[in-house]
Amino acid sequence: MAPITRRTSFPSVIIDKDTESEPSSSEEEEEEEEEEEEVQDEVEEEEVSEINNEKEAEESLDPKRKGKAPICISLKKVCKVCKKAGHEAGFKGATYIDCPMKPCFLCKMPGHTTMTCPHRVATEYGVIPAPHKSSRNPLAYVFECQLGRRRTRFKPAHVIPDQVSCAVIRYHSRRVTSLEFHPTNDNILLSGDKKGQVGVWDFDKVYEKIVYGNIHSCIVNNMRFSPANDGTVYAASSDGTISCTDLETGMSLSLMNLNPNGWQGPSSWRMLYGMDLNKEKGVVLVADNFGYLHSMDIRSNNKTGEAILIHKRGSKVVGLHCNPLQPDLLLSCGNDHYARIWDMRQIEARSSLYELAHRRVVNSAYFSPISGSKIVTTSQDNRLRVWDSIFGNLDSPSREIVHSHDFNRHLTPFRAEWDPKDLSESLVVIGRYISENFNGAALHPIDFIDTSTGQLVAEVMDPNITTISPVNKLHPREDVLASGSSRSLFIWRPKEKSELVEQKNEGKIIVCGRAEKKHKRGYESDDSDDDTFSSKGKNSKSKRSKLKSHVSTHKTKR
DNA sequence: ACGACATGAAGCC
DNA sequence: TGGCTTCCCTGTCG
Repeated sequence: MAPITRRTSFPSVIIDKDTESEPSSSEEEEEEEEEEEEVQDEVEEEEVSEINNEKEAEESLDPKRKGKAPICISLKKVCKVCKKAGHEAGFKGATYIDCPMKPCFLCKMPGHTTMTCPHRVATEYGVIPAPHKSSRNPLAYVFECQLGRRRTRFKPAHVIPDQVSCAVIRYHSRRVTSLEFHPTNDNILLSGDKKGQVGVWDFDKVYEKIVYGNIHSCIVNNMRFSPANDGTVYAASSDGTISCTDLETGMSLSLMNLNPNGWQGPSSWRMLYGMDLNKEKGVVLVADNFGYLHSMDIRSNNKTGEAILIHKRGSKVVGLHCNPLQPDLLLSCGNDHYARIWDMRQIEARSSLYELAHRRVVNSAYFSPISGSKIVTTSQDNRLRVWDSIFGNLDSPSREIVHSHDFNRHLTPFRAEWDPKDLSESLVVIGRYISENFNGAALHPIDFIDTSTGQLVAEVMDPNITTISPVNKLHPREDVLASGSSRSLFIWRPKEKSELVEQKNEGKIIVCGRAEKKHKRGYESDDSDDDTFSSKGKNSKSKRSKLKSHVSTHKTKR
C-alpha cells in the first residue's frame, strides 16, 4: 500500500461561505482590530468612567486591574498566552492561531508556530530512524528471506475503522479513563471513569446501560480480564485498591487496599495506576504513585513478597505490561521520565535490564502484541518512540514520531496502543490533542500511525464528535475501534461494515458516521438528555422517544 | 453567552 | 527538599 500522507488523503480545505470561519467576517475583525489600535491608546483609570462607548468600557473593566493606585490600562488587544500586544492567540473560526512568542505547541521547538510546523504539514517529516538500524519488523524480515525478490505484497493493507457505528452519549458521569474489550464476547466493552464507575456496554444492544458504581471511589486506571475466567475482571484505581468483579452479578472483592486507614492527606494517599496480569506466574502486578510495584497471587488473593521500588521514589508508575512471549519480562513506565524492562525472576530495586530514557513523563509503554520484540512509548514531550530489541538496540529509540498528545490536567493521558490484529506489529492508534479545521469544524481526530515508517495511515473523525478522544482501544479480533471521550463512548467500524450493521440493526438507534445534518456543537452538547440517539434519518426523533424507556437499566449500587 | 472550576506537572526560588 | 505559580487548542455546570 502506498503510504498516504495527510496532504494527499485530506486535500486542503476550501472554506465554505456558510461556515463559521467565513473569510469576510475575519477580514472585518482584523480591520476592527486595526482601528482600535489606532484610536485607543493607554489611558488612566480615571478616564474609564468617562468612557461612553460600551465596547470600550467593557474591555477596560478588567477585574484584575481594580486597585486604588492609578494604573495604566491597555485597551489594546493582548495575547492571552504571552500577554503582549500586537498579536492574539486563539481560535479564528475553527483554526487555532498560536502565540508566536512561544515554542511550537506541536513539536516544542522554538522559531515557528504549530501552523507552520513541518510535522503538521507531513507527519513523516523529521521522523527519526536511528542510524544503521533496520526499522523493519522481524516477521517482515523472515518473509523477505523466504520470498526474496519474488515476493509481492505480504503486508496486508491496514483496515481502518473510520465510521461511527454506534455511540452512547453520556454513558459516564465523568470522563472515561480506561476501556477494555471482553476476551471472548465480541460485543462487550468495559469502560472505567474518573469517578470510579465501571460500565459494561453491549454495543449490539445500545439501549442497555449497566454501570457499577460501588466498585471504586475514584479513577479506574486499568482493567484486565482474568485469564482463567472471562467473567471476572480486575481493576486498579486511584483509591488504592484492586478490585476483582464478577460481571454477571456485579459482586466485587477488594484484593488490595493501600489506604486501610482512609484519607490522611495527599502525602500519604496511595494510588494504583499501572496493572497487568501475568498468566504464567498467576499474579496480578500493580504499581503505585510512590514508585513501588506490588504483586498479588491470583488464586489465593494474597500479597506475594514486599513492594519493590521500580521507579524514582515518590514518583508515579503509570504503566505496567507483561511481555506476550516471555513471561519473565515486565515493562514499566512512569513520571520519572523512564520506561524500564525487568526480569521478573530477579526483580529488585535498580535491577532493571534496560532503562529507556525520555525527555518527559512517559504515559504508556507497551510491548508489541505478538512477538513482544518492540516497544511503543507515549511521552509528554509530544513524541511516540519505538524501541526495537531485534533490529535495533534499546539504548536509543529506533524511531521518534512527533505527534500531538500533550498533557492536560483535565484529560486522561493519551496512550498509543498497538493494533492486536496487525501481524506486522506496526500499526498503533492514539487520539490527537490538537484540533484541525475540517470543513469549518475544529475536530480532534484519532490517529492510526504506521510505526515502521512513521507515517500517518489514517485520521479518523466525525463532524459530530467535537471532543478530544484520549482513550482508544482496538478490538482484539474484529475491525472495531472503541473510543472514550469526555463522557461518551463510541464504536467505529470500517465503512462497508458500518453499513451492514446499520441494515442489521434496522430500527435501532445507530449513530451514522456521516451525519447529513451538521450538528453545530456535536453529540456531547446536544440538548437531548437521552443517553443514546441517532443523527440519521428524519424519523430518528420518534425512534428516540419510543426507545427512551429502554434506557433504564442503570444499576448503581452504593 | 459568559464565568467558575476541576486539579497534574513543570519550573522557579 | 517543598511551597509556590503558571499553563497551551477542555468540557461541564450554573
